[in-house]
Amino acid sequence: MKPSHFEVTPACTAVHHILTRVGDKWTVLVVNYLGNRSMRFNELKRAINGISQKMLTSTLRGLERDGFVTRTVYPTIPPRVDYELTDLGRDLLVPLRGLGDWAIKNEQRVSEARARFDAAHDAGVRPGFADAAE
Amino acid sequence: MKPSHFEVTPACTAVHHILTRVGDKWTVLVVNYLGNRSMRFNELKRAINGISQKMLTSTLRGLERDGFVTRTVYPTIPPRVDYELTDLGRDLLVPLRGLGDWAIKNEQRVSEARARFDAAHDAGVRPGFADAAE
DNA sequence: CGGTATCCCCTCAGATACTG
DNA sequence: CAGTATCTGAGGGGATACCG
Repeated sequence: MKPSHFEVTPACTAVHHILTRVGDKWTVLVVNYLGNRSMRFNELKRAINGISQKMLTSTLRGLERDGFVTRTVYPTIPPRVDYELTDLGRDLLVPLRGLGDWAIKNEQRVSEARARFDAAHDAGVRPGFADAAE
Repeated sequence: MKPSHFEVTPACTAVHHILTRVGDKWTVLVVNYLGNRSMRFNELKRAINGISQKMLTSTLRGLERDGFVTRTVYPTIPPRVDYELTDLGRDLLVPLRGLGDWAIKNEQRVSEARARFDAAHDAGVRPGFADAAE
């Protein structure tokens, strides 16, 4: 009856891995934008607003490396490069949206909890009066 | 109208937020362990193997602040502190497991893609044999 | 046992400049 | 247009020492 001891290690290694992969500053944004349609480099850059050239490049390289996006170069002048989600990338979008839905639904609860915690610690660095009834 | 222009910003802001929150080095591991049962501080520390006192503390504080875990102090000697997932924390586990399942299922595909990419770039820093035309 | 405080390293990420 | 190269600052994260 101890499902409490079920294998946590392989699962959370995998979770941690994908989360590390996808949990950086820009990856999710890029994947979400590409979830709509394929986009060019500067198009993405303009869309994301705040990302630097360097970070967009390395984010896209990482996603390409892991098989989440394809990079298509048109050797025209000026050059044109299209980025598009692969099947794997679109597949990833599913659990990602799942987490996104959760995040949207529970945003409020989290910020409330946070406010409560902060209040208790701003006023309560010196605790002792909150528990008058204690 | 243009579904290609549908609201990506609020969704991916929320996704990015939760992912940043949960995407650090240890949070997922801690949440997964606590998903099984409540645990004491050093119990977690031993279980996770590699985490420093400092990081375990700050990870747990962060989770407590956001309402994902409760911290229960027993003022005995020696002291005893139990950490346990809240409802919100257990709730979070659902989409997290979803992502975990995805990660486990697709681990292979990702590492294959990565191997392909790396091979193409180790051997192919100088490309040109893929197209025999050269 | 369960922390906090301090130091320090190392990577991430931004700004800037240059290239094909 | 689509990058690469280099420098720099901020902060995540580890080791160590100390406290209640």
